[in-house]
Amino acid sequence: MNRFKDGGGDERKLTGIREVARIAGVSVGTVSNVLNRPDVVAEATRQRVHAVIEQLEFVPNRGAADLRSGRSRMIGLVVPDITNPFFAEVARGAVNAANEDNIAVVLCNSDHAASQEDRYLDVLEQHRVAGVLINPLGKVPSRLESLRDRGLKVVCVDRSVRKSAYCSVSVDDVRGGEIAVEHLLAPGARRLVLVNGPASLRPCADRRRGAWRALDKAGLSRDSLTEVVCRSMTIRAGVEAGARMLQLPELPDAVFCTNDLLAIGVMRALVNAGVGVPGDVAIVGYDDIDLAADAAVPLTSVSQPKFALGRKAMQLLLAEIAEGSSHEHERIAFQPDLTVRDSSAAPKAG
Amino acid sequence: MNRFKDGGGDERKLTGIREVARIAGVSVGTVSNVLNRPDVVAEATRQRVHAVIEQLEFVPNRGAADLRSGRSRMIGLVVPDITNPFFAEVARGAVNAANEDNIAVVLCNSDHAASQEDRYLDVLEQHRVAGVLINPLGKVPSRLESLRDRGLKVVCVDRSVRKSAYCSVSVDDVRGGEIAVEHLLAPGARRLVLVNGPASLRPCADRRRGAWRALDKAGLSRDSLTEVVCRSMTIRAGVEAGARMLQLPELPDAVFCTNDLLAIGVMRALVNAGVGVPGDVAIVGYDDIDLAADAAVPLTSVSQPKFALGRKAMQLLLAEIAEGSSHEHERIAFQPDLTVRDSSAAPKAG
DNA sequence: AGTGTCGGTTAAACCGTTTCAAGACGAAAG
DNA sequence: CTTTCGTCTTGAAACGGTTTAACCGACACT
Repeated sequence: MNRFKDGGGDERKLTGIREVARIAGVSVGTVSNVLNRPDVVAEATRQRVHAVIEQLEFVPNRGAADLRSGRSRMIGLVVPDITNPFFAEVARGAVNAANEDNIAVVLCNSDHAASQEDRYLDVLEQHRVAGVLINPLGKVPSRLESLRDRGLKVVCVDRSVRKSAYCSVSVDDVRGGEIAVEHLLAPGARRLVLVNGPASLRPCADRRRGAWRALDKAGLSRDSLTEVVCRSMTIRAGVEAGARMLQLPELPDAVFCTNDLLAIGVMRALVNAGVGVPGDVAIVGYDDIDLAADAAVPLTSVSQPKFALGRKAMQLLLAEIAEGSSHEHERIAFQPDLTVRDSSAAPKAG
Repeated sequence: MNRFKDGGGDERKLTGIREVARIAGVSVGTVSNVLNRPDVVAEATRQRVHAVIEQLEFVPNRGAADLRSGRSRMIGLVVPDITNPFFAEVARGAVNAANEDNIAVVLCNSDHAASQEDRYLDVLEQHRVAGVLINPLGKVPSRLESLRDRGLKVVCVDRSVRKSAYCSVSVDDVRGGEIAVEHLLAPGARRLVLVNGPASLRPCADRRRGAWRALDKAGLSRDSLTEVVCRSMTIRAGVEAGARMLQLPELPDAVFCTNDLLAIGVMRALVNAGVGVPGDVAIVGYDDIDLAADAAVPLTSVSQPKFALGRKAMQLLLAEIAEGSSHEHERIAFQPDLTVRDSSAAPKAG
C-alpha cells in the first residue's frame, strides 16, 4: 500500500526556528519576523538572527508556514502530454515564471485520460495548491468549478473558456490561419490547398476559419481553397496528402498545412514527384517546430509563442491568487507570428 | 516582492478532520485512523466516518499530515531542459510512477544554468521534499551531498555516479554504440564512418567506445572507422558532415551517427549527391526520435527506454525513501535497443 | 471473583511555523 | 514627574493533522 510507513530512521533532526531563536537569544516570533517582515525588526537583532541562521544552516519549513498562514506556495500544472513539444515549452515558461516567486510547480501528466486528470486534481487538492494551470481534456469539466468553489484559482491554457468563468491564455489560431493564407496570397497565388487535420480538433477548425477569412478579405471565393483532410497530423499523413494533391486536375499555387509535420510530408511528396518547392508550389506550415528550419527546403511556418504563453499563464494565476476575490478574469489571446523561409520564398518565380 | 500578502478573502473555510469527527460522533484520532490505518478501526465506525467524509466532501490536508508525521509526499524532479524530448519522456515516466503512490512531483527546469539548479534545490529543500530525481549539471556538485546530509534521498538520472554514493539510473551508451556498429558490420561492411558530436559530451564518448568495442570483437582495426566530428548535433551539422564524407578518398560502406538529427542530415547530403541509402551506404542513428521512422528513408536507430528510465528512477527513489538507512545504493543500466528500418536494410545490395 | 488480554477509542501532546494582543523601554510632550 | 507615543519584542494560541499512552468494556481462563 503505502511505501512510506517507516523509513529506517536516519533522520537528522533539522534545526527549526525555535533553535535559531534560542541561540540568537530572541523569541521565535522575532525570528519569524526577520524572515517575513524584516522591516519591522531592529537592525541589530536582524543581523544577529541572520548570523545564527547562517551558522545553523537553518532552512525554513515552507509547509509548516503554509499550514499556519493559510497560503500555499505550490501550484499544479496539468497537461495531457508533457512529451508534446508544445506543452513542454509551455511548462518551461510556467515553471520559469513560478520560480521567480519561489513557487513550486507540481507536474501532472494526464496522458489524455480523464481518469488520470481527475486523480491528479485530487492530489493537488490534497496538497492544498494555491491554484491550477490546466489544459483540460474535452469539455471543460464541471470538476474545475468544484475546484474553484474550494478556493482554488484556475487558469486554462490554450483553451478559451466560455463566459469568462476563468482566466485563460491561448494563441489566436484563427489569426494564425489568416496570416498564413494572406502570406500565400500576397505574391499572387490563386489556387490554394488546405491540408488539414480532423475538423473536430479546435485548432484545425480555427485555422481553417482563419484561412477563409483571409480569402474573404482578399475578395476571393472560398472555392479557391481546396481542403484535403488527414486523419492524423504526421509526416506520413502529409506524404499521403501530397499524393492526393498530385492527382488533382490542376496543381495548386500554394499549400497551407495546419501543422509542420503535414507540411514536411507534403513537401516530400511533391519534391519526389518533381514538383518544385517553392518554384511550382509554395508551402507554409504551422507550429514552427525545430525541424521546420531544417527541412529539405526550409519551411515557412506560423509560430506560436509557447514559452511566453506558459509564463503569462502562470503570471496571471499568481496575480489572481494575490488579488483574491477582487479579481477580474482575463482572457488573453497571443498573436501568432509568421516565420518566412524558403518554402514560400518566390512562388511562381519560374 | 511577495504577491501573496493578502488574497481578497474569499476563502471558504474547508472542513477539517475535527468537523468530521464532531459530526460522526467520534474523536479526531479515530478519523485519522480511518484515513491511515483503516484496519484498526471497527467496521461500523469506519463506515459511519466514511459517510460523513463523503457528505462533507472532506479532503485531507496532506501538508499538515506531512508536517506532523515527518514524512513528505513530494519529490523534486530537476532537469536541464524539459523541452528536450529525452527529459520530457523521462519526466513522464517519473510522474507516472509517482502518481501511483499519490506523490506530487515538483518540476524544476534548470535551463542548463547551475545557478538555477541551485535555486531550485533551495526551493525543494524548503518544501521538505522527500527526495530528488536529478540530472545534475556538470560534475555532480557537492551540493547533492549536503542535501543527502539533510536527509534528502537523491537519485541521478542518466549520469552514472562514481563510488555509488547515490542510486543512479542510466542507459548503457557504450552498449548502444556497440549494437549499432555490430549491426552495420554483420552484412559485411568494412569501411565505416562515425559521425559524432563533441567527445567532451559523455554520451558521445561512450558511444564511440562502444563502436570501438564492436570493431575489436569483430577482429577489425580501429582504423576501419573514420570519425567525423561535429560541433553541434543538428540536422544542419549532419548535412555538413555528409558533405565532408563525400570528399573522402573512398565512400564508406556504412555510417553510424551518434544522434538521429545528424543521421538525417547525413542521409540528406548523401541522397542529394546521388548516393544510394542503403544501397551504397547504410546509416544508423541514435535516439529513435519520432522523426526517424518518417525520414526520407526510414532510419534505423538505437532506441533508449526513456519512459522506463524515468519510471524506474522514481521507483528506486521511492524505495530508498521507504527503506531508510538500510538502503543499498543501486546503479541500474538500461540496455538500449536497435530498431531496424530501411536505412540499413541491405547494405551493398547493389 | 480476580486476572489477563484484546479490539476499539480517546485525550493530549506535538510538528514548525505565523499571527496577534499585549508588554517593555525610551523618548518626546505636557 | 506623569502621559503618551512609537518602536521592538514577546508569549501563547492557532493551523490541521498524527501519534502515543492510557482507558474501557467484554470476554475467556483460572
